[in-house]
Amino acid sequence: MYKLIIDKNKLDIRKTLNSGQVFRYHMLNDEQIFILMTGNHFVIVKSLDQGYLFECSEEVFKSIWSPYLDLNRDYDKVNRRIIRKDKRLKEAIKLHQGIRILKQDPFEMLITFIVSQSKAIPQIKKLVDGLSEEFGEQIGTYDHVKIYSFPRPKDLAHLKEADFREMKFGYRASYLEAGVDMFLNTSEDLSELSDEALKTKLISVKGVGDKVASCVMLFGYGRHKSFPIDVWMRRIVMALYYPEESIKISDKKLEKFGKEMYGQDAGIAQQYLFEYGRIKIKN
DNA sequence: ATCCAGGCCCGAT
DNA sequence: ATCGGGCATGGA
Repeated sequence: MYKLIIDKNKLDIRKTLNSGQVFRYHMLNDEQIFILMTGNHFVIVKSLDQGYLFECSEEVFKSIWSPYLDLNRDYDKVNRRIIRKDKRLKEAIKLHQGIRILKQDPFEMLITFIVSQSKAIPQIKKLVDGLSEEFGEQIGTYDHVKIYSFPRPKDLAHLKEADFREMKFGYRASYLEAGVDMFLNTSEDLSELSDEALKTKLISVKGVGDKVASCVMLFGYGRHKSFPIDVWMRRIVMALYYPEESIKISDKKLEKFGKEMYGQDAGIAQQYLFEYGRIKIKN
């Protein structure tokens, strides 16, 4: 087993996991040990002084974790482009050096983000962990923590709305059924679709709107031109770019603004804007 | 106890 | 096109 060390300037796992883009992970030992999970893979990562120690082979790191963590992208270059668009983000970018946009499994993204609507992170994690435990497979153990794969669409195919309700998913139950159905009934490879066609496809699922679809595109398909607008982004974009207006600009317009302003870097800019808002906007 | 979440649907304008 | 009520659950 190779032991790989990744520089902390390049990657900040704690911040990345805490940035609200992912629910499939565990943090142990006071946020010094991380278990990353995607599909039926997992890896133990330990935070050391000299960097992050990945406990996996070089081959697995290259094929699974490097793409997952978006490590082949030059974030310094992206950051410079973003700062060129708005210098006010320089501070947020500096503070959040090492945050990455994850490339997660698309099915996991869809399901976990359907669950996420109108819920708090601990609740979401609990429900997602429960699904994995019940319908995934145990793929490892670390320090008494059992590690489960996320179920594939076929593993959830038999579940109906009533079943999801029983598992406390609330009104999202029918949305989950619809999401599973879409994956089961789609033979085409969605990653081949254009941004526009992919979004149309995702929104065709009952319970998936602009926000969830944009997040799935960004965090599941690596479509970095996506610019999801949630209540926080609304507040932040309004405060930064429309300080004079009252609340009459639609989410659609705000999304369009972000995409035009930041172009190919919209998704990453969105992440920094979110952090900027957390610093600057009291609410 | 009430209120309300990092949305979305649906029916009414 | 846009607005607002309703939706489940659980934590503040």
